[in-house]
Amino acid sequence: MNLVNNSEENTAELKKQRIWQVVHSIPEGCVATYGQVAALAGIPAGARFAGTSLKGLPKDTRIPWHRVINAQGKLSLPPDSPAFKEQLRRLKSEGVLVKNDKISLSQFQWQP
DNA sequence: TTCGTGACGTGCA
DNA sequence: GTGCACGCCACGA
Repeated sequence: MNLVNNSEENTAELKKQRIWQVVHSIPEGCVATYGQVAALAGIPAGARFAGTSLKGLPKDTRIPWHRVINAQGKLSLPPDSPAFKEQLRRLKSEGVLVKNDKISLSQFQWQP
């Protein structure tokens, strides 16, 4: 199990770092979906993992996690959580239009 | 080792 | 336009 385990650990950590790297490259004023971030990180069906990885970020991180939303154009955080309000505030301050708790992906989605 | 869970996506009624 | 069911991946108990 040693050889495989060692390899898998590196892969899992690598995926996580790739996700953070992709999120870090999202330009100001744009947003990306979890699925999009996961796909760019090399995980075609890893949308859920993208969210899990962002959850593990330290709160003082420089990675713009607030630019990541779900495919419906909505925020996937509980509306009463501080992170939700923070994400909404940062998006608005960057010029992203949030209408009815919804973001127009056709207008603001990042296209690499 | 196995099972349940989670900041999701897609297809279909 | 909306809600439901199933699939994918990694992690913790």
